[in-house]
Amino acid sequence: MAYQNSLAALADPTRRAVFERLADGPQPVGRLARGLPVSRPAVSQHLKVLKEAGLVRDRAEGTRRVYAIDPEGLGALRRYFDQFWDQALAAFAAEAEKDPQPQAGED
Amino acid sequence: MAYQNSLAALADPTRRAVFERLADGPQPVGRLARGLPVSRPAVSQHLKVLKEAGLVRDRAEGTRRVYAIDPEGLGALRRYFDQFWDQALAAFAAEAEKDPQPQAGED
DNA sequence: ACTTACCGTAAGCTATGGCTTATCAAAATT
DNA sequence: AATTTTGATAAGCCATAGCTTACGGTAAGT
Repeated sequence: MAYQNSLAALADPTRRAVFERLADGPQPVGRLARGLPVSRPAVSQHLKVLKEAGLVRDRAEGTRRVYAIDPEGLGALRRYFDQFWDQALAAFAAEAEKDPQPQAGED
Repeated sequence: MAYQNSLAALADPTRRAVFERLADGPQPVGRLARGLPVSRPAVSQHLKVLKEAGLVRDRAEGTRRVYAIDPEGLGALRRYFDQFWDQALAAFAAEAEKDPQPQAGED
């Protein structure tokens, strides 16, 4: 039920970059920010959005906050597109059957 | 190479609704707009964005424009998340191996 | 105990995005 | 040929989103 927020979360390029960097493994905020063209607070804000979307988890480690990808959210997104793909494919097949050689004018 | 725009395109709820309706099969603009809480120009604008993102195709049919899902764009999106999923899973496995019972303090 | 490193939140600015109404174009209908 | 239907585009408005700087708070190091 969460793919809506997930999609919105991954729409922003910077936020997507943050997320993609986490695919290499868990990382603290500072390290994430160091490789990006935005400030650390900006990264924090992005991480908050990603977390609320169920795409990342975080855990405290001393004074650091280590963020990692949440397989839950990513999985939901994958399922969404898979299901979508199947549905679209079925519609395609139905269309092709109804109209084998589309030439002109049918309603 | 187009999943960036695709994600941005599907971030908006209304636009996503347009796209999801097309999963049932090709439809002209008017019919799409009739079931949505926005005006027809709004739907046209959304379709333009979806088209530029490679998510839909359109073809003229008399005075109507029939829009349909473009499997190309949808497939690219699916591949993106599949690849991402694999990468994240590998990172997870590596993490678990490096640190079987996480207790405290390692860098 | 004091300082330093790390991080989240608040406030404020600016740009962008989505919506509406109005207008124009083309094909179908009469 | 005049009207109607269908759709795209333009202009303009308003809300939201993302960024920055500034601040506060906690844990570690000295």
